[in-house]
Amino acid sequence: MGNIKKSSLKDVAAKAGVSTALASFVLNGKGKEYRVGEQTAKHILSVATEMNYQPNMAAKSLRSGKTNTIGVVVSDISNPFFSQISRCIEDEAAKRGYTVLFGSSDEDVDKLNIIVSNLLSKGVDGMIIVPCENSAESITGLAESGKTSILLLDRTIPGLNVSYVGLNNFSAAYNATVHLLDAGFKTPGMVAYDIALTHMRERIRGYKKAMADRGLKDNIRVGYLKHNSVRKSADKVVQVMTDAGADALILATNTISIACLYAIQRLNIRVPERLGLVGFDGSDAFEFFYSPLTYTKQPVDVIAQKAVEIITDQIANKNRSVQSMLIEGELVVRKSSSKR
Amino acid sequence: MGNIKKSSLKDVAAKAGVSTALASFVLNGKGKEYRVGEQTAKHILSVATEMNYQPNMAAKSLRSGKTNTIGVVVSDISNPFFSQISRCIEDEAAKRGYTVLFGSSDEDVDKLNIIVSNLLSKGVDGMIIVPCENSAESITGLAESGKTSILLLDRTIPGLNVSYVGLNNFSAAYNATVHLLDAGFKTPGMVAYDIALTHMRERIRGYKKAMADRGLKDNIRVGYLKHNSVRKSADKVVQVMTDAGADALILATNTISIACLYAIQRLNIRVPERLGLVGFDGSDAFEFFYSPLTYTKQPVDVIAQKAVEIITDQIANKNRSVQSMLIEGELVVRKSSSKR
DNA sequence: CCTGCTTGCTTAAACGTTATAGCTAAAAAC
DNA sequence: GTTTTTAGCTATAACGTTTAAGCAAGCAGG
Repeated sequence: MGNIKKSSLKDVAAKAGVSTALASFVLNGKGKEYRVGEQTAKHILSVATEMNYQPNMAAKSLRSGKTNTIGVVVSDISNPFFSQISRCIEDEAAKRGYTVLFGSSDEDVDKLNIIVSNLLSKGVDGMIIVPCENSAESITGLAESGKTSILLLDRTIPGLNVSYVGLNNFSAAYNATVHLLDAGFKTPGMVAYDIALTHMRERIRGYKKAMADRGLKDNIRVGYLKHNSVRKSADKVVQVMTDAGADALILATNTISIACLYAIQRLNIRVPERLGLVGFDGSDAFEFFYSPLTYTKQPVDVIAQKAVEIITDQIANKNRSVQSMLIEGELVVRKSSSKR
Repeated sequence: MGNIKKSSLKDVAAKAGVSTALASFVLNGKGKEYRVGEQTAKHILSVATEMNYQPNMAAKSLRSGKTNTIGVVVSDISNPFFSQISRCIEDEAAKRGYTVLFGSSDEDVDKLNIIVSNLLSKGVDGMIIVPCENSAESITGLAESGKTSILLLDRTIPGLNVSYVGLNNFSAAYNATVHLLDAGFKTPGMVAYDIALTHMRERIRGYKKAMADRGLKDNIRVGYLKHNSVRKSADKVVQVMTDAGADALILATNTISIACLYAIQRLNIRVPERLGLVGFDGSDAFEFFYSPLTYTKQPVDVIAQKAVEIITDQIANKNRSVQSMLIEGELVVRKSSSKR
């Protein structure tokens, strides 16, 4: 049988026979600073634990203007990439005394705006945002309003001077392409999304640059999937790409990878003999595909840690210092890209 | 360039030339109720939108004692099952005007207690909790303290009169077993976790009951994995079970399923010829395993919806009415359980 | 012309904190 | 023996809301 009523600071102070101020000092570890008597302090602490005192965060926030909360807006928290990164953010934030509030935008600006505005009125101290298409305007506005600290994750908004942490998408795609070429594939293509976000653009650019550097400018082939009907469009695109002569594919995303694996299975295309593959992000599914998938692994933990580090830093030091960071991916080589 | 300062109710009231009370009434849609003049109301509203007024939730919460927030404690939000269910909870809660605060316990009571206590001081109106081992005491205490509404998810605590939503684990396992027997397997075994949680117990019970009902009491075999070293123990357990004569396995969990698939791949065991399989929860990996996995699918969306429905109901109607609900699983039949 | 009702508004207390400014008594300094 | 310092504490305003209680004017009825 616990205590039925939540006990407030006032209750604790009363029971301990001191003023609320003193109780507040002690319970916030500022005993010395405010020269509270040693025994008084101990007494207050014991009374507090005895009454199982839990500070009321609403009151704390109201008073301090801080919530010790950061908002995180991802595309879809049920997507393994984002659920993993969210988990890491949660852990890292907890270490630093922050709670995290999640929201999924489904790559839709309107949803994103709603979530952001909710987070804002919850008074989050900062936000980690995965921007979606057409969100540049809202996010720019938010940034300029100065109402909260912002850090962009996974993708950035060109020209906007806001902190950003993400993969070095250019080099990741570049390396994946070079790897395929070195493995003996002649005409690798890329399967991407039909969206204008920076991570996608950079991956495509990396692929194209690698091809150009190897004198294969004329063999550049990029197939685009509609990101709201990935599964449906994958069959067609894979078919078209292979018909057009691609002997390998770089799959630009987690979801694209899975969709294309299904397509390849249905179309009965031999991997890697007829088609080499490099995927993105990693998944158990990659391992069980009959020809386990080579993929670019994102160091999710590092990305999350850096993101939280930077945003908490911004919150603490109210310094408008924008910090950005590109994290290098790691190519995990498996069978799907080994010609022999 | 947005407004630099956040505007408070007082600011709005001042600019509109009315008292804060009136502004509050109008902005909460209680204009009629408190007989506010029609034009005054309109005027206040226009001033509010003009100033881009956002209510301060901390103040609202402090005053009302409500936060319109529910806490959700899962084992690990990066586990696909929980990330999917979290996503559904988020959506359903949003529909009802609630925000969700997530935490991952890692199946550890201490972490769970910390999370719960944080949620409590954040003042969540209710909590959806996936209880872990040895958490019965804390949760019972929490429930009895009456400090918040509680709903248990996925697993329950026997003897504790608290709302619960989860799969009908007994019938799911029972049906999976019967399915294997009907498909011609003679001696199916089960691979489970060495934990005492109800969902596990029920799955095991369902399996055993089915075996007993078919007169196979003597062929009951349950192998246990340590849940903190699933991958390591899977090889041994799978080996032992097959050596002991199991010609099929029911894999009691998402994670167990994946771990055993890796083991089976390493041990080079033919599925379904030498070993039939039924997994749990579903995963893309199941589809790419060379012999696609039959599995018990949990209707995650229904589970989440019911959970949110019940908890919000409890919060609203302060009625201590405990509601529980078992959801039926669905067996998705694929190749791994077809002898022929 | 007073009473009582309605309409439309305001005042102010309260929610649980934090922190500034001030108070008291004892110790130290002169 | 008076003044100054200091240790240890308290009183209280403020944060942004909500809402009970109350007030002023207008109007109907007597």
